Amino acid sequence: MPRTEQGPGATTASRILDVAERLAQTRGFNGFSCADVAPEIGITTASLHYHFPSKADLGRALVERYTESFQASLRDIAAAPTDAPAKLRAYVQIYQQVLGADRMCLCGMFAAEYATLPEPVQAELLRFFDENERWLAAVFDAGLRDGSLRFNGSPQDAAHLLTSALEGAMLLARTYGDNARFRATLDRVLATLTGAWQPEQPSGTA
Amino acid sequence: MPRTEQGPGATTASRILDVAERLAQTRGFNGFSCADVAPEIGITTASLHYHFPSKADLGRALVERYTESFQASLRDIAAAPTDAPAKLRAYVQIYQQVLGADRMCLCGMFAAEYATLPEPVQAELLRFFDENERWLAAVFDAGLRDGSLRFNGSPQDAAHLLTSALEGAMLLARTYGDNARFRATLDRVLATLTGAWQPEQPSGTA
DNA sequence: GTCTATAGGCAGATAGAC
DNA sequence: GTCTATCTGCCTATAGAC
Repeated sequence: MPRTEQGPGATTASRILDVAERLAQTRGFNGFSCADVAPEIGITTASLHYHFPSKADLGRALVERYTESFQASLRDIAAAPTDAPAKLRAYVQIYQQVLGADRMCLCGMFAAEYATLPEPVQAELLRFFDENERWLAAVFDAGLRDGSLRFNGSPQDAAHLLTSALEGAMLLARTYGDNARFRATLDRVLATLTGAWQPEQPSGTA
Repeated sequence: MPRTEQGPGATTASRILDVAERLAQTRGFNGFSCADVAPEIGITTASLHYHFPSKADLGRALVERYTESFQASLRDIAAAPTDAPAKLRAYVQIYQQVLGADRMCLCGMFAAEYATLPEPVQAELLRFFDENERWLAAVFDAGLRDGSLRFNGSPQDAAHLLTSALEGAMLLARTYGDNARFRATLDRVLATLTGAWQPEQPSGTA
């Protein structure tokens, strides 16, 4: 899922987006400049501004493409002949791959910087989360109906919880440089949300 | 818990920290400048640099003071004659109050910007999370021993999960400007981690 | 579409007077 | 401790040639 950066064959605009995406995911929107992007693909910042007149335009395009790419993955997962727990695991796997490339979720990163983002980027960001949580809620709802999932509260609540846990666990795992931590946390969250939950007393108690 | 900004009676250094803390929690470390802070307390940026020679010094002092303030709250909670579930609720309440002041957790914010932070700020940030999770793990461990908590995995795993959920839920609640969302998510997480968990089928299923 | 050159602003930081 | 004045560098963005 973390994008492989394209070579000279691709359009300049998409190569700009590739580099900017990596920088945005590792350093944040306020943590990189046009001057960081342009040299990496062998152009000047003046040329960059030809493709994206302002940095706000670039930011908006980043979130837009990221959302589209995510939606494509979600369609694939939805189309697969698997049950709801497997679809949730596949969903978590997307984030795990991003983290494996030492990146934060682009939109989790931008969420932290929300107050400083240009308005068009803010609007696009909300679309990402809205669409993700709508998809998740549908999966939770379906799993509840066919009995493959058991959890408390509404499907939407479950979607909110999973989204929060994903973004938070990524944030912490990246800070500690410890991706196993992400996996452990998400395994527990998924266990809770699928109903695979056995409250057992550990052996050595007082 | 979100700090009340002090008037002219307080030391200049602490008033600088008050303003910088609010800006850092709402806009991030890369989202505010010395020129934003100084005028708010009626000094120039030159004076600000007298108290904090570099922005890295300011950032480090911010996290240091934030951690100390947190630790004081944790000591109070630990000293109170309450059971583990109540201590966890009180812990979550700290974050809820921060969010109620329309702020992100300072350290959650800085965690997103981790790669761009000056090294001394990074180090101080890790201390914050280490100490918090150590405290949480102790509470989870005690609750497990006295039977007031039931959960799967190690106390440390539980601490990781709660920390991730807290930071992630704050991030999303702030983006949506919806603090009820934070409360709902954390109620569910706490229910899972205290063992107050009843896998019930909702009434209207197919 | 890409370049050179540069504008215009803001960043963090310093010198030296008071 | 605080000021005025200023430096240097970086930022986003534009003008105009090729």
